Amino acid sequence: MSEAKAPSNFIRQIIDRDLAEGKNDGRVVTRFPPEPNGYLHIGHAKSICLNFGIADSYGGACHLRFDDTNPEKEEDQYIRSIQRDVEWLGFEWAGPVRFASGYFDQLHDFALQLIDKGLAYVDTQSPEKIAEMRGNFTTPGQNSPHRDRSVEENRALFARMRAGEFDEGEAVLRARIDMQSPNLNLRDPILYRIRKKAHHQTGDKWVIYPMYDFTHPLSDALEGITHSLCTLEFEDHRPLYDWLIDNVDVPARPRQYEFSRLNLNFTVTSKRRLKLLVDEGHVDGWDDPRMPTLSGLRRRGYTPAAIRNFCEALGVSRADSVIDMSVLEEAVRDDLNQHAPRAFCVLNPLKLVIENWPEGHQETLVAPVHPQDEAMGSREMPLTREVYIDREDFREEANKKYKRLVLGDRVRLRYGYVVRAESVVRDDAGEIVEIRCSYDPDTLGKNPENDEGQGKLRGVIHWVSADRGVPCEVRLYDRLFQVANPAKVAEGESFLDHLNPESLRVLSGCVVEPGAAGAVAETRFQFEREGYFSVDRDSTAARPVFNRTVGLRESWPREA
RNA sequence: UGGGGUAUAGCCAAGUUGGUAAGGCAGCGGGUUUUGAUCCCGUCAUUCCCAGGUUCGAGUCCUGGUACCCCAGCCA
Repeated sequence: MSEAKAPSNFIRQIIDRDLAEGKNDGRVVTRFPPEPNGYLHIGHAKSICLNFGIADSYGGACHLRFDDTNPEKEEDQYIRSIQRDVEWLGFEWAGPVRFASGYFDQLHDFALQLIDKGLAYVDTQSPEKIAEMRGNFTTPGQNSPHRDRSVEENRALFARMRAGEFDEGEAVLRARIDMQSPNLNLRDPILYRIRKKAHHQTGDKWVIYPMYDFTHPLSDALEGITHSLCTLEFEDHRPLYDWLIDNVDVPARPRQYEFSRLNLNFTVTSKRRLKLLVDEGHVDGWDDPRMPTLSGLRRRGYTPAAIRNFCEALGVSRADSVIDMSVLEEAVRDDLNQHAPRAFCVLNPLKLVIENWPEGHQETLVAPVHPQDEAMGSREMPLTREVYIDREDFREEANKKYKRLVLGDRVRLRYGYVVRAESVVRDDAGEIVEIRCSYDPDTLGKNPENDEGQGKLRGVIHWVSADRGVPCEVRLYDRLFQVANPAKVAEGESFLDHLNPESLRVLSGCVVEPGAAGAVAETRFQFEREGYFSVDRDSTAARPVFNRTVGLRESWPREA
């Protein structure tokens, strides 16, 4: 999956054809248009990768434009987080950060044009009345009694709307299209509504705000966007998009194309639901490592490359789909396997005492940072008489499929010596608290001679010096929801009912090799035989905290 | 219910003038291995939602069905 070359998809084919026909003077300009009302999530990553990826490979440009036409839902903090996430993913937008609100003056002029052409009118009916008159799937709409107001009257009324002479809900500007249309979006859609709320960009300059349907196509045209890519649910809006482009004097002719959005199982990707998880405290914020937000995935340890490769591997189509979480996980493993330095960390420590190792003696062993990449250098690991191994790596008895330490048998301490478990020490409750073993001094970097006919070593396990290892915390994550499609709920249920109560498990008594203890936040490791981990921002040198990004792929008989 | 879409393997997805089903993930079998990882090799759709039809030949064309998704915000 690494370095996947952008595969063919229907959008690229459209662009190829446009280019062949000489459309748009050979320019390709796309845009990523988030509304700043939440954090970006993995679904947005697909759109980002598509839009920026296309601009890149066609030598075009991709704009970052905030679709900020609703001051009630939007906040400045989201603007900052969105920019940060796009940059983190590794994309660079062409020109300045743009805002639909930056076009409010021009948009207002476009509205005037429509009024003058008799294609827009001010409706002073109540919101309820307007909804009622719009009809429904089976019933055609009815014309508003205000539909045939004169241009002068509409001009005057619209000016009064802008001047704040109406309260919210008292008047709207509507396109004059077709109340009979089977497409509800064409039944005289609302273009402007009144919102007496300060806007994060324009302050209190406006009390009328343009709707998405009006703003989007015209903003695209103003920016010279050639291919306006959006998700399937906007398909029904395309006739309106085209109607506006055709009826307003704009400098360009953008085209909208729709693709299916990304769905991942065992999580939710809707800003509404994600915001609820945050607001009600079910997670630790937008960047909780269990969240499918880009900032959550980042804190979890995902790399930009992993996410980009993932999106590349998905493809782009118009079919509804749900991608298995395993595909995302495989994408990080693939990237981290190649690039993450290796380290040892014992998650559930069990003391192992090497009885024939001199008291107080310490030896420094050398191990590669990455066994398949010498260029990454080597690391030093102190070995002392007492070390910790994982409880899971020891059994008093086991069949031969168990490739770890068994009482009376031998195993290699990885990058160190071969040890034999001689006896166990128990506490009053009968639980094993210590393993006593012996080591073979002649097994560093080589297999034991005089094998006493005992066959091959059972296996290799990781370890950390008890004296030199650093106590640390490890946070293990599991899927946030217990069901594949949390959004699908029965009567009276909430998606929150499907939250996985064990999505976070904190292990506080772990021990990591000293060389990995001082790493700064977001440093990623492969803890050998355990998985991929990332230093959390809560981490300190004295008390490191690691997030498990994803486990190693495991394939061994559960019955061993 | 009117309109707009989509159906190719467990999950994605190529397939564009009809010429005999790419690739990835998952799975399965084997090899290498001081990580039960990685890596390597092999395997994995007689069939493309269903039923008819046209054709020497249909995932691709025609007819008729079926299933699922989106739309009735002064949200985007």
